[in-house]
Amino acid sequence: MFRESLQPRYPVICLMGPTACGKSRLAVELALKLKCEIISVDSVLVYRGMDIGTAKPTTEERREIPHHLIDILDQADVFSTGQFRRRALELLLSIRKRGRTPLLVGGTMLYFRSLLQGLASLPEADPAIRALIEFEASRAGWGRMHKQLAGVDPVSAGRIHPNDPQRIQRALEVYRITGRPLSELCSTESNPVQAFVPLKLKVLPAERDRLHRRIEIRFRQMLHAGLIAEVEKMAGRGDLNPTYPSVRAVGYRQVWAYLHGEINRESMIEKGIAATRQLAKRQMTWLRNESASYLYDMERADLATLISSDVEPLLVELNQTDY
RNA sequence: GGCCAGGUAGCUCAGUCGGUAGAGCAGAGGACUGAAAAUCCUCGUGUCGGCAGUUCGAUUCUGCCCCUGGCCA
Repeated sequence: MFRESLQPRYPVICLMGPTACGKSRLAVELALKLKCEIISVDSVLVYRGMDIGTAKPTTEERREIPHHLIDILDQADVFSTGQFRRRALELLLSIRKRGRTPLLVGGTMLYFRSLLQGLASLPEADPAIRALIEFEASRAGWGRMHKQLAGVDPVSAGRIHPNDPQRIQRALEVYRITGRPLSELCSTESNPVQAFVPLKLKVLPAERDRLHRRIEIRFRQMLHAGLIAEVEKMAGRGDLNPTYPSVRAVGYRQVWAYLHGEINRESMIEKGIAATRQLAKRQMTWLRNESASYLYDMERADLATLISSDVEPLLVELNQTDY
């Protein structure tokens, strides 16, 4: 506590909200006003060539103010929370050096968590080990894999549901790489960002229905804007399939299934919209647990509201505070 | 107008040989440590189209009516 207060701490604005709540637009306005650079906290905006279905900030917006961690990966690449954290940390520092305020914007709440709460130092995913575990599971079943996990890491096995293959696989992977249980590695350290003090702003809809309506309208607009052609292009590469995170993204997955004749157009639209609503719901579950300095209604959160509330004065205060 | 098939949860449907009903999807709540826009858990009372009849008891059988689709005129 005492030692901590000796090092300087700089403000970082965190703008968090579910998909389609209007946070990206707001972020640009806020950034212009407060001399910020934006760091995207989004697991899909990282991919090049996925613009329409992700509602990616436009080139004009990106010309106006720098956006980081957008278009940094090929669609065949796999991103990770750890990579996000490392890159975001570097950016935080470099933006600060330029005398600007970093503005984190997004809805990938695990990424926010990795920064604000910290992330244990765990090994990255190992494709060979994952493939092996996958193979074993195809023969023995995930129920047996879960039992196997209980043998080496009972704490994780207790936390992970036997029907959750992704987490069983990860826990086994960590054990096989490090020889230590995931639960132990996670409990030993926490490393939240020390040099920055977060100013957290949440944007949420006053009524869920309003967000649902926006989501539907937006998805139909994406279709008009050429979402199908965008996914056709992805499919045309020939090296992607639905096991890739890029192809699994909301909207993309459904259009992919439509293009491969698995569902009809009408069903694709319905499923695409539903998947987006479900995403928003999951994001709001995280958001509810997240304490924030300010909470804004999706429909009233314009720049004027933000500025006239307390963000700017608080920012000034934070910048002047001698820690 | 006649014949046939249907009308059951927001949607698609199953079912009750008569004892007031259940799946999938949607929706809601929750979990979440390198795939996270992912992955997973929990939650199902609805005049069983309407009215009448038979019956101890009808959503289930019978009759009439209404609605939808198909065929024949």
